[in-house]
Amino acid sequence: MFKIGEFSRFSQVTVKTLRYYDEIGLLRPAEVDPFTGYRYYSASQFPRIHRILALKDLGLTLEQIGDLLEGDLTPDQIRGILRMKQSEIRQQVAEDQARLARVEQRLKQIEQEETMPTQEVVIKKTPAHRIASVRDTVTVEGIAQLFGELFGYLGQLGLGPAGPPIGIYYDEEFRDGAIDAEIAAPVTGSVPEGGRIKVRELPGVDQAASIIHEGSYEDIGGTYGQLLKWIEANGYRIAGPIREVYVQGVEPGRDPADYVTEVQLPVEKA
Amino acid sequence: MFKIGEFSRFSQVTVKTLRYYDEIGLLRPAEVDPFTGYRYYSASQFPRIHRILALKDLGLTLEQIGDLLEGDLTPDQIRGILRMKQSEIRQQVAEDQARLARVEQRLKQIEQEETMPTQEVVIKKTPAHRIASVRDTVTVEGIAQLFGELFGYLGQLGLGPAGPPIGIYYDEEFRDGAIDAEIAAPVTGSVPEGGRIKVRELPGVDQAASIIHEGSYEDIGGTYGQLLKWIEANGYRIAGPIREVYVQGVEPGRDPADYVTEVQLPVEKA
DNA sequence: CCTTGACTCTCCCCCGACTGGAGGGTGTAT
DNA sequence: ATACACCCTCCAGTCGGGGGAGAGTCAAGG
Repeated sequence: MFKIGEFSRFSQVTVKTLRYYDEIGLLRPAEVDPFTGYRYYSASQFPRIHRILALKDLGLTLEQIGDLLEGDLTPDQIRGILRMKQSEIRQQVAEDQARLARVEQRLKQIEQEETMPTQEVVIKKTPAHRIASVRDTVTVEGIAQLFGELFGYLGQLGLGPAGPPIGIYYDEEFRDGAIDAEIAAPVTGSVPEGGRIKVRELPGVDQAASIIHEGSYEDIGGTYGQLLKWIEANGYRIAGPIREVYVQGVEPGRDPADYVTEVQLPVEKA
Repeated sequence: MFKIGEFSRFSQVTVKTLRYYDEIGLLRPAEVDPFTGYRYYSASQFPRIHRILALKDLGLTLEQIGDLLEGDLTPDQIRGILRMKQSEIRQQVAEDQARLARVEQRLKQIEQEETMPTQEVVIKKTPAHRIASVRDTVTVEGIAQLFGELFGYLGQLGLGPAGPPIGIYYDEEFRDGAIDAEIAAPVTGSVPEGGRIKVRELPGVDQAASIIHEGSYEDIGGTYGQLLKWIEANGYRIAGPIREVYVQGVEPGRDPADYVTEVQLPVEKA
């Protein structure tokens, strides 16, 4: 019979942990003195604590280990658990490697620019929206007119938007003259179509690389550059038209420096 | 101004999380209604929550993110944090890959044998001991005599062992006739040497592959087989003489079926 | 103006696998 | 008798939130 400290030394498991395993019923001492509460372990419990350590090394939870040790699992169930663990670990490794790439890119950026950039790229899901929208091929100035057309129409119907307006830009390359743009506003309930205004479901995107641009639209070029650089450095590929969400946009009396725009670019792993 | 639900939708962060970030001071709402307690966020907080998400994606803790966002970190400190993260993630990946290998080996074993083996291999550190020991080249039967010699000597001095006895086997290959064996007992305090009995420090081992053998020593061969198979399958290499720890060993009146032996083999990553 | 339903608030407990510490009892060697 | 190491239980905390109870608030429709 070993006292808990001895058993701890030989098994290389801390006393605290042994007490915890007792508490959750994973490894009960062979004997407990009813008067002092002292725990006494027998040498025959050595294999059990050893198996517990081994199974923990496979990444199993203590609960799974308990079930396994009690023998109330068929080989098929064990296989199932291990397969699950296997794919969990694989995913974990993949995630960590992507994370590692991001950290390394960040470090490189700091080396080059001597400062931490404040514009960050995040991969996120974007939700689907019901939108009213108008699409046309226009010049840069024409975009403002599309806004006017859309909000004029909604205003006539007495409707406000149900969220910040969105711009969708379908061109593969950025060009000066003609831009294939769609300006949209999320709506709720049933909204009639009219004139060039269409109502439709804007599908969500599973993976969009997203970056926030602060300030006037004039210097949005740098933000686009950051976004594209990030996508390349982290091994993604463009998978759809770019979207801009005008979180805080043009309104009378607003300083352009306060504009907030989210640029979303659907991507997939290259 | 957005209510928490709207801000949650646009930022893709749950309401619970936003409240938590408020609580820990990571992202305070722009305004809180003093009567109702309602939180109101401004569009200008959008970049901040976005940065938080991006930094979280790098694996930083919320505390580190807070420090970073408050700007009270020099570029050097940021670099330091990122370097630490980098090596953390690298280690994590290495561990997970080793874990993956173990799980896969386990699955293969189950396929072949249709059952989960009950003898498990664990990598552990073994602590250093002060030992009294006797070493000689003997036959299998001669080992019992070494035991007798050692414990006879300690008994004369009125000393009990301070832990289970240990056998150290120096042969590179297992051979029938002549075994270079050292039998040792941990001791405390100062113990005199005498005759063939030496007292020394048995160094600890950083990485030892360890397996538990239950029962008589006659069928320890299978256990050794398991151990060696595991070492090969998991990419380790033998790095020292094998040790056996007789956790519960030969004593008058004990059934050999109750013997418990830990076999430890120092290894290193191949 | 009232009601309904969606939204928000605080507060408390829970997750896993422990670790740390306070406060008090026990075992053994001198 | 007294040190001193060892053991006990109980409570709180870790990290990043999730779940839910019970109560208050907001905006739109009747």
